[in-house]
Amino acid sequence: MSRKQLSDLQLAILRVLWARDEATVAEVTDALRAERDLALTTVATMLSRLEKRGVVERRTEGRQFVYRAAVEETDVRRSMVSALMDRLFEGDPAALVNHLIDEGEMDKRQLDKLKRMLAAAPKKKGGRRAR
Amino acid sequence: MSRKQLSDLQLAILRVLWARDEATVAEVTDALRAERDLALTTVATMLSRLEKRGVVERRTEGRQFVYRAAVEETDVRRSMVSALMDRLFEGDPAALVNHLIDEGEMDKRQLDKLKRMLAAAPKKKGGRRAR
DNA sequence: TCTGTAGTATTACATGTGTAGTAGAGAGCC
DNA sequence: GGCTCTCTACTACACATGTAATACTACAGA
Repeated sequence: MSRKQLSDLQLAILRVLWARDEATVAEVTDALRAERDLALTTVATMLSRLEKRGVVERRTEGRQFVYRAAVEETDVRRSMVSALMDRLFEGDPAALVNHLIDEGEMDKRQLDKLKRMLAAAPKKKGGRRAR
Repeated sequence: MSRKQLSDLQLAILRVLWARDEATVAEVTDALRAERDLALTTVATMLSRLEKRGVVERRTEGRQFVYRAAVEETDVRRSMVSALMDRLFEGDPAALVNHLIDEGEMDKRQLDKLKRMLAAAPKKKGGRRAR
């Protein structure tokens, strides 16, 4: 069900919606202006398609659409990270983390941060359970 | 330079090449048989396209091509993980790890493994240097 | 020398994405 | 009441991917 593989632009749009909960085409376009200067119609097209796919929802306000995300950021993250792990690390999260450590993706500060998180991790066991 | 975004099938093919260094179209097709039953021509087409993109190389042996990966697994991992982090975690590796811990991607055993790796990490500083 | 056969090259087509122009429809302004 | 503006809907097109059939070609045998 959660085969949510989303492209770069699709995610950029979703990020806007996640950040502000609801937005019109114009608002999304404005929000994206900085990173990509797209025509209104481009954004409108993308939003339509996403709506068709059930990734976003919209309601009509006057003669304009107000969009909102229909998927949660957490879910998207989960399925995308999962897919990546499967394809590159045989599904092993530890291998992914190992890559991060090993390939210099993390500097000392981040390693420390990570250690702190790890220490705290098992305690917040009440969090979200996986499947 | 390393804008290597590869699709699922493309990665599957690369995995074969990484694993055995060199392979003919038939060999790749066979190796993939288990996960996907593709026609020889399908695999040949993919390999051609990848060759055109510089992702794989080939040499001619008799009247048949022998392919090999032209990109390293590590590099592909790096750029794909990087892209994912940028898009979903604002480029913060710690946030990605946090997701793994938090969203139940890792069970207790893996958390422990991770802790062990972390403890060892700074020491193997001499390992692969990033970039 | 003719012919399978094994391999590559060419062509094809559906789907998704990125990008946007243009057409149509309602609302507000003169 | 017609014009303009603002939106959405429709159409378009190039490129990548997944998938494969078909065409072509060069050997290996008979």
